[in-house]
Amino acid sequence: MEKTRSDCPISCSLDVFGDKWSLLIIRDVMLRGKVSYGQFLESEEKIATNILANRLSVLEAENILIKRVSPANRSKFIYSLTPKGIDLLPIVIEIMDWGAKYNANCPRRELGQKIKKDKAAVIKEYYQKLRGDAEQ
Amino acid sequence: MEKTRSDCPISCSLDVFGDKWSLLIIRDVMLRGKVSYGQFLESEEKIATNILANRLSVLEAENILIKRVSPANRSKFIYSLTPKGIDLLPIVIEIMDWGAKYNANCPRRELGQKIKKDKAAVIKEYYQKLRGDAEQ
DNA sequence: CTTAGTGCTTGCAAAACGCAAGTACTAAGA
DNA sequence: TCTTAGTACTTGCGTTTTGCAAGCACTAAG
Repeated sequence: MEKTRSDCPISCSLDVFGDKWSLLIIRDVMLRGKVSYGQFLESEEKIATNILANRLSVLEAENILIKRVSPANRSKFIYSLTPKGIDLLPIVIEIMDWGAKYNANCPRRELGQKIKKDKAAVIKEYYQKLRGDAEQ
Repeated sequence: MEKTRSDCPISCSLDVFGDKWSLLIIRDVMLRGKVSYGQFLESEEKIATNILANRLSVLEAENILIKRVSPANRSKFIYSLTPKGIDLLPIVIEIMDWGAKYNANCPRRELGQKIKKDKAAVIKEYYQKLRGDAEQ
């Protein structure tokens, strides 16, 4: 078990995903349908391979992601969100909304516009979608 | 200006507060009424003085915090949230709720219970309070 | 039995962090 | 005026984390 800095829930959360990369991996799984190591590497932020491997193992150990062998290709792994991981959805959406609001160079695309218009509806929609996927 | 990794609003947000300390300082100002360097140092997570000084300067440069000389004591500085900083409230509340839900060692105290019961009401209440303070 | 795809691990230099100590400015008391 | 206390940092230095390039291991297909 790893050490926590305090019993504050914010501090404990940041002990898990308080870095520049973990939530980007979550974003890729949650909003972009990415599922494999190779797909995460393709993202425009260009995460290093050792950092990616480390973060995936931490997120798996924290029961935020599950790693399974791909049914289609036995040399491939598939990562998916657990219920605990799915519950990060409101955090991801709020961070996205704040970032779009205060960065002129972050244009709101389709999802960003929907969030601005009706955040609760977006969260509800993605919850249903992600929980549906999780039943597989 | 500092370099951003991409034009994704989540990535841009994490470029600003994606570390283990920044949001704890925001928490202290936002939820605990802390306003000074010395008060931030007292928090149970024990931030190092150089890290605190660095994060305060970053948050000030990002227009999330404002630093002013204390009217009561000219050798003391007072930090307060800007409107941009106040808009981090939903993120902080969502992180707090997630952390409390999934950490057995993070008991929900008064605020945590209120969030569980009616998150929207808590956010509304703190928005009013923080915006009221900001008018001073 | 070689080649491609996929998912890592390793080595090493650079950056960030964490701790202890020191500095600078203001204020108040003797 | 000299000292002491309070507040807010800054500096030095050893440790940890990150970032980049390269290499390795396993599976599948030709």
